[in-house]
Amino acid sequence: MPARAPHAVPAPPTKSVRLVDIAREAGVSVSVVGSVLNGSRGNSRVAPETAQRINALAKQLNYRPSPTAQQLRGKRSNVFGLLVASAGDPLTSYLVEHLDEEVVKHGCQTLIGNTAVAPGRFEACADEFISRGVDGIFCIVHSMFPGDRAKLLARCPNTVFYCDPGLPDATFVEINQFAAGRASAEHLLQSGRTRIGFAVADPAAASGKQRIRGIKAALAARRLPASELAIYKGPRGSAAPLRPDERTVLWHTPDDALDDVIDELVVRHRAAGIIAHNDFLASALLKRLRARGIRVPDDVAVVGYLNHYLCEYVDPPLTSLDLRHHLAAKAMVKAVQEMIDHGPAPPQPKAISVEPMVVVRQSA
Amino acid sequence: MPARAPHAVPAPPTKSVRLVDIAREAGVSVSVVGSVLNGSRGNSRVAPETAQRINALAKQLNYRPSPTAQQLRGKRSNVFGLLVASAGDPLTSYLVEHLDEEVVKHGCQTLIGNTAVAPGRFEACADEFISRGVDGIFCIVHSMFPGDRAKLLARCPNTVFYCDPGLPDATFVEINQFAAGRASAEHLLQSGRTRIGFAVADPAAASGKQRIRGIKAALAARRLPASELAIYKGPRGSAAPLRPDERTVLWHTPDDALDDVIDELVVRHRAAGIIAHNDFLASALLKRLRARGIRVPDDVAVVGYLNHYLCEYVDPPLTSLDLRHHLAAKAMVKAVQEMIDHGPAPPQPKAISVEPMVVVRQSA
DNA sequence: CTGAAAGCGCTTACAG
DNA sequence: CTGAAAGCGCTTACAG
Repeated sequence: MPARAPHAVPAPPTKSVRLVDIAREAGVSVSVVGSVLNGSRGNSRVAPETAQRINALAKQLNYRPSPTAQQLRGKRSNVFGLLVASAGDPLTSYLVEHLDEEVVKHGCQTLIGNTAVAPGRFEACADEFISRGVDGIFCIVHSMFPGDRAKLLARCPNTVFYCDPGLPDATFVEINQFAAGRASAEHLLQSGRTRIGFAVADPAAASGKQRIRGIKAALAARRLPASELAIYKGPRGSAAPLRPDERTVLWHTPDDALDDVIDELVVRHRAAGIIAHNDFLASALLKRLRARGIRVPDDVAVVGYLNHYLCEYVDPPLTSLDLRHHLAAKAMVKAVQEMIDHGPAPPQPKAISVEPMVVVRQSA
Repeated sequence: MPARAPHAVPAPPTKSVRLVDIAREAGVSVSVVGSVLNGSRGNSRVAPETAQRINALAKQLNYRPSPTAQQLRGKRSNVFGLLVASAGDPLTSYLVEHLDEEVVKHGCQTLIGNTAVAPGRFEACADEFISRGVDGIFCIVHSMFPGDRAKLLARCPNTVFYCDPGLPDATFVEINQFAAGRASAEHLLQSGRTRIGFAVADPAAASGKQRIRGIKAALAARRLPASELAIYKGPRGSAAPLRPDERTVLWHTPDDALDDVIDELVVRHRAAGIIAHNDFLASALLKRLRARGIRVPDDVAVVGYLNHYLCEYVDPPLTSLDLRHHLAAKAMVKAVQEMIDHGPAPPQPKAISVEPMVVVRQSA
C-alpha cells in the first residue's frame, strides 16, 4: 500500500474561546467574568463599566460556555433523552419532530435512542442517557415493544411517557380514547349513518375498550340502541390475524382478514360507517372494499385514526382523527419541566389527556 | 394558593459510582484504577491480581465513567449531531432511524436537530452541536431548505452530507440517479413498455437530469430511439405547479396539474409507462388516472421513487425504487469514522454513491 | 468591588 | 508496580 500523500492539514477548527481568554483581554480575573456572564447576584458584584466591557468582549469573541465543563460543575445538561421504538415509525416520527421542537424552545437538545433495533437496546439507551446526565427522558415506545419501564422510572424520575405504561408513579400523556370513539361516531351519526362497525386490532387493550365506550356514548346521546354498533374482534376461521410488523406498528393486513372484517361489519351487520383501528387498516379496507364493488362513502363510510399523511394519498382521501401530536409534545415537555422545577413528585395529575380531532376528507 | 403538601422525597437516583469509590474499596489510588479500567499501556502497569480485583469491583458496583468528565479531559464525546429538516418528514424519518442504528453500533449516541421548524435553526443547531463537542455531524437537510452548509463544514470538518451540498470540500453520500433512471426504465422495457413518460418536479435539478440520462441509456441499450421518452417538465397554462410543502418534502399536487401530466404523457405521448418523480406524485397520479378511467397497469404502468410504505397502501400497490437508506446510513457513518481516524481530508473519493433497487408491486 | 482557590470526575505524564 | 499531582473549563463560596 502506498504511503498516504501528505496533505495540507486545514486550520484546526478555531479553538473555542474560554472564560480565561476574556479575562485576559479584559484585564480582570475569571471570577469577575464568570459572575458577569452568569448574571448571578444581580449587578451588585461588578462595576458597571467592567461588566459592559466584559459583555462586549464576550459578544465580540463569540463566547459560548462549555456545556461539558458546566455540567461537570453540576449544572443541568440541557439535554433530554428520547426513547422511541424506531424513529422511522409512522406513528412516532411526527411526535419526534414536535418533541424536539418543544425541547429546543426551552433551549435544550434531544438525544435520540431507537430501542427496537436490537434486544436490550431499551435498557442500554436508558443507561446511556442517564450516564450522560440528561435532564429528563421521554419514552414514546409503544407498549408492544419490550423495555423495563419500571427500572427506567426508578433510575430517572424525570421521565414522561406517551401512553400509560401501567406504572403507579408514572407521569404520562395519553390520547383520550373515549373522546376519540365518541368523535368518530358523532361524525358518522351527523350524516345519518347510525349503524356503525368498529374494527379493533386488539379488543383486550384498554384503548379499544375506551373507544368503544365513546362510540356507545355517542349512540346513547342520540337515544340509539347499543345494538347499532358491531365490533370486529379479530378473525375467526382461516382468516389471518391483524398484526403489526415486528419493528414498527405498521399494519399489513392480508386480504382474507380484510374480507372477514367486511363480511362481519358490512355484509352481516349492514354498517353504514366503519371506524377503523388506524389509518393503515382503514386504507387497506378502502382498497378491499373497492375490489368487492362496495363504494366509499356511498355504500359505507370509513373513518381512520391517526391522520397520517397517508390519508391524502389513498382513494378516496380518508377522513381520520388527528392525534394532535404537537399538543401532546407540548404537554410532555411541560410536564417534565415541572418535575425538574418542583421535584419528581408533581402535585398535578399524572395522566394528561389530549383530545383528538376529526379531520374530514371524502371517505366519511 | 395553598402551600404544596410536603411529600416524601424519593431516594435520590443513586449517586453514580466514581473512580475514587472503586479506589477506596480496592485500597489503591485512582491512577491505578484508571489505568486498569482504560487498559492503557497494556497490563504492564498493574499487578495482575490488583487488576482482577479492580475489574471485579467495577463490574460489581456497575461503574460507568462519566462521559462529561472524560470529554472535559479531551476524549471524544461519542456523540454525533444529526441535522434534519423535520424528523417527521417521510423522506428522512427512515434515514434518521438507520443513522442512529449505525451510530449506536459504534458505541455512540445521536443528537438530533430539526432545522425547518424556524428560521435560523440550521445555524443554531450546528452551533449547539459544535459547542457540545460532537465527533461529527450528519446533514440530511434537503437542499430546498435554507442553511449555511459552507460555514457548517468550515466549523466542523467531520461533516457528512446526504446528497451533494455543492461544496468543493464536502464528503457526501448520494443516490445514484443515473442508475435510478436506468433501473426504472429497464423495468418498464422488460414488460415491452417502450414508450416512457417521466414526470419531473424540477427539471433544472441535477438529479432530474441524471435520471433522464439513465432512462435514455436504458433505451439506447435496447437500440430504441430517445424519442420514446417524453418528459413532463412542469405545468403550462393554468395548471398549478408541482410544489412541496414548506416544512416537509411531501408533495400535494392539485388535480389540474395531475391532468396536465396525464394529458401530456399518456394522451399525447401515448406512454405505456410513467416514471414519477417520487411516490407521492405517483400515488396522486394513480388516483387521477383511475378517476379518468385509465387503468393501471393495463393502460399505463407507473413507477415511483422512494419505496415509502405508502406504496403498500395505494391502489394498485406501487412499484417503486428503494433508496436503501440503511446502506446510505452505513456509508455515512463509515465516512465520518474515517475522517475521525485519518483526519478531515480523507484520501478516498468524497462522493459515495448508493444504487437504488426496483421493488416490484402491481402498478408496473 | 475584585481575586485566589477549591472542586466537579476523569486522564496522564511524572516521580518514586 | 504504584501514587501524588496537574489540568480540562467552569462555578462559587470565601477572603481580601
